[in-house]
Amino acid sequence: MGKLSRQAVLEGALRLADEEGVAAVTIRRLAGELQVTPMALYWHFKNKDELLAAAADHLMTGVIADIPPGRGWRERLRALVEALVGTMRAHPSLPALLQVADKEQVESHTRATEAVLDILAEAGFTLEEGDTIASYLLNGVVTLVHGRLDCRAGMTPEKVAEERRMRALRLQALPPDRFPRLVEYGRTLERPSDAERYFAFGVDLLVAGVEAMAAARARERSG
Amino acid sequence: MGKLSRQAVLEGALRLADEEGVAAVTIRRLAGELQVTPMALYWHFKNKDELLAAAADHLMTGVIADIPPGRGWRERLRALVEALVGTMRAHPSLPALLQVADKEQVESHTRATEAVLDILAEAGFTLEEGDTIASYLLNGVVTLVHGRLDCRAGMTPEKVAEERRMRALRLQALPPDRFPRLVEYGRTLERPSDAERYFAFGVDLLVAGVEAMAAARARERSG
DNA sequence: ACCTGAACACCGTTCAAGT
DNA sequence: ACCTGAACACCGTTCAAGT
Repeated sequence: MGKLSRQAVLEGALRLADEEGVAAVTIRRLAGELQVTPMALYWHFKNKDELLAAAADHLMTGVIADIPPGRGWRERLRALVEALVGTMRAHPSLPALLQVADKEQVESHTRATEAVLDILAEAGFTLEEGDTIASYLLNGVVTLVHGRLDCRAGMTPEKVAEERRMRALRLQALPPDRFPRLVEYGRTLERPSDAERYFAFGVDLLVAGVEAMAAARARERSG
Repeated sequence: MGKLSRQAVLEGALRLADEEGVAAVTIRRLAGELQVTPMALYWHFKNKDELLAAAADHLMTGVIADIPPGRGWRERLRALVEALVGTMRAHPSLPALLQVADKEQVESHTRATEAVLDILAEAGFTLEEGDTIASYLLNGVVTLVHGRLDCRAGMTPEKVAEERRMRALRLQALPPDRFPRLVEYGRTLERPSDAERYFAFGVDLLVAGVEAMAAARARERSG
C-alpha cells in the first residue's frame, strides 16, 4: 500500500507547522501522523533540512506569483513586500521555516531575490547593496509578522487576548521610575490593536528606508 | 570541591557559543567542558532557557552602557544602533542567543527597549509604533551581522574566503537567462567587501526608515 | 548547599533487511 | 521502488540519593 508520497509528507509537515509550530515538526512525530515509520520519510527526503527547505519553498512560491509588472521600481518594490506580508500572514509557519532553512536551496527564495535585485538595480543600488537590502526586507517582514500574536501558529482569538493581558500586566509590574515608558505602554496594551494599521505602518517603515537610501544615492550622483 | 558557580557556567556557555555556535551549547556538552555531570547545572539555573537568557543578558548589558546622553533624538538613536552593531560584532553568539531567548526575561533588553521608546517618543511616535520600531531595529541589526560571514561563530579568515568562493561559484552556476542579476553578482563576489562600508550602509538604511517615518508624522501633524 | 546516578521520554540518522 | 526493525549517538529534565 504505497500511500506515502513526497507531496503527502510535505502537506503533513505544513499542517503540523501551521497548527503547532515548526518545533513540532520532527521526523518521528510527522511519521506518526502519517501512520508510517520514521525511516519511511527518508525515502522521499534526504534529511530533515531538505524537508523543511521544500516546505518553505512551497509556501514562498505564492509570493513570486503575486509580483505584478508595475511601472516604477517603487511600486514594484512595495507590491513585492506586500505580497510577502500577505503570504506570511496566511502561513504562520513560513517565517520560522525561512529562519531554519538554508535559503540557497529554496528556489522560490532565489527567484524572489533575483526580482528584488532587479528592482533595486533600477533604483540605482549596486548588487551588493541590493543583496543587503533583500535580506533587510525579508527579515523585516518576518519580524513584523512575528510581532503579531495573532499570526502565530495555533492561536485562537481567546489565547491572543489572554497573552496580551499577561504582557500588559508584566509591563505594568515594572518599576515605574526606571521603566516609565514601558509601564505606560502596558496600560495601553489591553485594547487590541488593528492588524491592518500595524502592517501598513510596518511596510511603510521598511520601504521608507530603501527609498531614503535611493534618494541619498541620487543626490550623491548629481552632487 | 565546589568549583562550579553560576558565573563559571555562564562563561563556559558564552565561550562555547562564540567558538562553535549556540547549537553547540547543550546542557550535556557544557557539563562535559566544565568537568561536571549535566544535573549539576540545574542547581545554578532553572533550565536551559534561563541559562541562555542569562547569557544574552550578560552580553546585552554592554549595549546599555554605551548609550551616550546625546543631544537630539536622531543622534541618540544612531548611537544606540551603532552600539548594538558594535556589541554584536564583538560577540558573534549574541544574535542567535537573542533569537532563542525569551526577551521578557532579559533585563538588559528591557532596558534597551525603554531607552528606544523614550527616544522615539521624542521623535513623535506612539508607544505602539515605538515598540514596532524597537524590534525592527534590533532584528535589523541581527540581520546585518548575520549576513557577514566574518561575524559568525568560529570563523577564520581562510574559512570566510572559502565560503565566499563557494557561494560565488553556486551563483555563477545558475541559469543566466532566469537569474541574470544573481549570476552577475556571483562574478563580483570573489573580492572581499569592506566590513566598515557594509555596516555604515546598513545602519544608514535602518535609521533612514525611522527618520523618514518621523518626517511623515510631522508633516501629517502640521498639514 | 551543592553535586551525582539512574531513569524517562524524546531527538535525527544509518544500515541491513524485507516485499 | 518503497518501507520496516533494530541500533547508535545524541538531547532536556526529574527525582531520589549522596556529602
